[in-house]
Amino acid sequence: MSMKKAKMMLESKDIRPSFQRMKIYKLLMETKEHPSVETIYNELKEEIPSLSKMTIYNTLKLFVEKDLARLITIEENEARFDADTSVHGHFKCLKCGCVIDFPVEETKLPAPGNGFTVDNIDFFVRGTCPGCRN
Amino acid sequence: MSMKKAKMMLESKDIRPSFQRMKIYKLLMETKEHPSVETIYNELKEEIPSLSKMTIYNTLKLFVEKDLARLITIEENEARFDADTSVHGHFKCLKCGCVIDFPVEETKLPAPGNGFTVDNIDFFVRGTCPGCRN
DNA sequence: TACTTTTTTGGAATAGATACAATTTTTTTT
DNA sequence: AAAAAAAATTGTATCTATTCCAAAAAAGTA
Repeated sequence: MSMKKAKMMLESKDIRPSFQRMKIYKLLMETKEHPSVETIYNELKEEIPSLSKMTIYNTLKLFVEKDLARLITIEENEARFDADTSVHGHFKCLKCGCVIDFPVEETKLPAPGNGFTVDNIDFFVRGTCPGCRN
Repeated sequence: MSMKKAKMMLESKDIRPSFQRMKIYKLLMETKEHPSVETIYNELKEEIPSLSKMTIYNTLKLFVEKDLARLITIEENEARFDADTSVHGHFKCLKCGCVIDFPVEETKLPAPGNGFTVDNIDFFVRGTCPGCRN
């Protein structure tokens, strides 16, 4: 993803496109592994030596508020982020640790019932991936 | 739940029924709010002044391994536990903070696909509960 | 009772996340 | 363009949930 595209995405959500924010968003779009703050920090600190983890925390919090990213919990104790904000499932292999997205039709999901307003859905499955079964 | 019943439940899963373990299991069964380690500690420390949080951590980890409890993530950064190990959904109201269980038919849930073995399903929904909509 | 294993306990250490104030950068005003 | 104001970034100190570890206590076995 180009920096120009990242800039447009941020602006479309009323987020000022600072260099750090654009870089973080770009990385989030290009990385399929739902990186953690630590991962993002390690990826970007070479290019932006002054980068502070606080900036990453602030930025990701802002992205989540503005619906530009989703917070997902793969392991307790570490927040992971996903630039795909649509409803979809996450599968984690307990053997190799890989995380795979899979499609989910929102209309086919069970709902808590009448009277509940749904803002956010997390569907998370753990098990063994095809590669590790062999 | 009686201590005798708690003891039987532990023994059925090959867990030695120490006093602390029985008390923790009993509390977990009687509490619908999916308590955290901190909550369990505060609830039990009066009756068991010597109780250590480490015991609670160890015990819950053992329960989860032996399929006597489930680890659920309601808020990132704090583990919560559920004595109901069957597949069911959790709804969290973003206004009042209440957590409500709701039934889910496992056969109707989307699956990651052929070739995947499923061990564990988490279905978590956030939004507004009927009480808070009024 | 003596010996072995298991469980519990508490204090120190770890790691992710937050609070906060000082800089730096950007935007607005003059 | 310079000054002032606002916003973003940074580093340090701190917090909190969790884990590590080794000693003490309890339970089980001979």
